[in-house]
Amino acid sequence: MNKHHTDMEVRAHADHHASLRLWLRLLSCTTRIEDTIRQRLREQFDITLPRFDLMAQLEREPQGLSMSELSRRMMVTGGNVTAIVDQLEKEQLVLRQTQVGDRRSFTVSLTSAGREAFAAMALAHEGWVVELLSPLADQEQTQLHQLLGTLKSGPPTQPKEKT
Amino acid sequence: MNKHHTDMEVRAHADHHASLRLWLRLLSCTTRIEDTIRQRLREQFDITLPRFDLMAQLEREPQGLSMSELSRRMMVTGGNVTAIVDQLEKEQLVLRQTQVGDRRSFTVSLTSAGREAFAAMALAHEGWVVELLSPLADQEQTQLHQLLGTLKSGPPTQPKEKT
DNA sequence: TATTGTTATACTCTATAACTATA
DNA sequence: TATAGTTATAGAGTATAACAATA
Repeated sequence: MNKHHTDMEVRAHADHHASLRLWLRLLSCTTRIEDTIRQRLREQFDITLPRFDLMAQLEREPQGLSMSELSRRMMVTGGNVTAIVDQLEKEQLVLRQTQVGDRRSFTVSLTSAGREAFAAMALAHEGWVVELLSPLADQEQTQLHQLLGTLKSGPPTQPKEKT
Repeated sequence: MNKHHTDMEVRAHADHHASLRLWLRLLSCTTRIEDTIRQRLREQFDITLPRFDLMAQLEREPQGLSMSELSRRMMVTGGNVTAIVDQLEKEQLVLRQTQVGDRRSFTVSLTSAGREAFAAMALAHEGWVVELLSPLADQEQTQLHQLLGTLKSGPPTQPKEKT
């Protein structure tokens, strides 16, 4: 088109629209996949995403986590963690154990039933993710992973530094 | 999306499938950006994302849209559209007009105050998006856009049109 | 009968803040 | 006083379903 006479302002404007289109596509792709996963978790395991996430946190830490540590890791406030742990405990998927040194605090961990249930859910979950990302070839997935890494952390050539 | 703010990437295990790591990174990046935009819209314009989205739909269709068309485009059920339009109409940002041919239906459109307010918000919004995507160079953004196009529509051997 | 839109209701997820028990 | 956790409440955001008016 007008490559030879590109005005910086025009180009900047066009780039802005390009970023906006990229963002809308990013949002649309992610939302579609997340909604599918949420719906399948609900239908097949009768579980919500935050509950799944909490169990995933516990699965990574077999020795258990305190309520406040769960709150910190899930980046939600304490009251919400209480509610989720209440539900999961009622279903005997997690367990509150009192601490020896500090009687204000609990250690929350998966029960064996919880570990078993989570293993089945995580397996299905991984299969769905593989399925939903399958339009991209392995090499494209690697490329996408790298680009998102840059988006997340800034470019590897210019890492965040204090100047 | 609404959404929890967990950094989902921490759920990744070394032995998880590469697709799962990709998905967690995709979700994490998108959620982080969306939460930032949602917060800024709230703080600076006292508006929610669904209300912003509804106004964006109307801005693209100056002749207006019916409630059911808004519902279809926003992919939420009719009752929700009624509630959002009620709020925006109370603030005189949008207008319901009765149809001539079908007295069941309304045409919803932006008022001039609504167009003005939306223009300011859209400008800020676009600036935020440019800022939040700025870790990626233009060429990387193009690459990402293409990869997400493939993810959305399936492989080029099985195209499905639409952007 | 079907469609457009509204109303009523409920559930999840979230935050804030007051509260209890313990440190 | 400070911290760990709970409870109470409120408000988005969503869905379903019953409903009224109109086609």
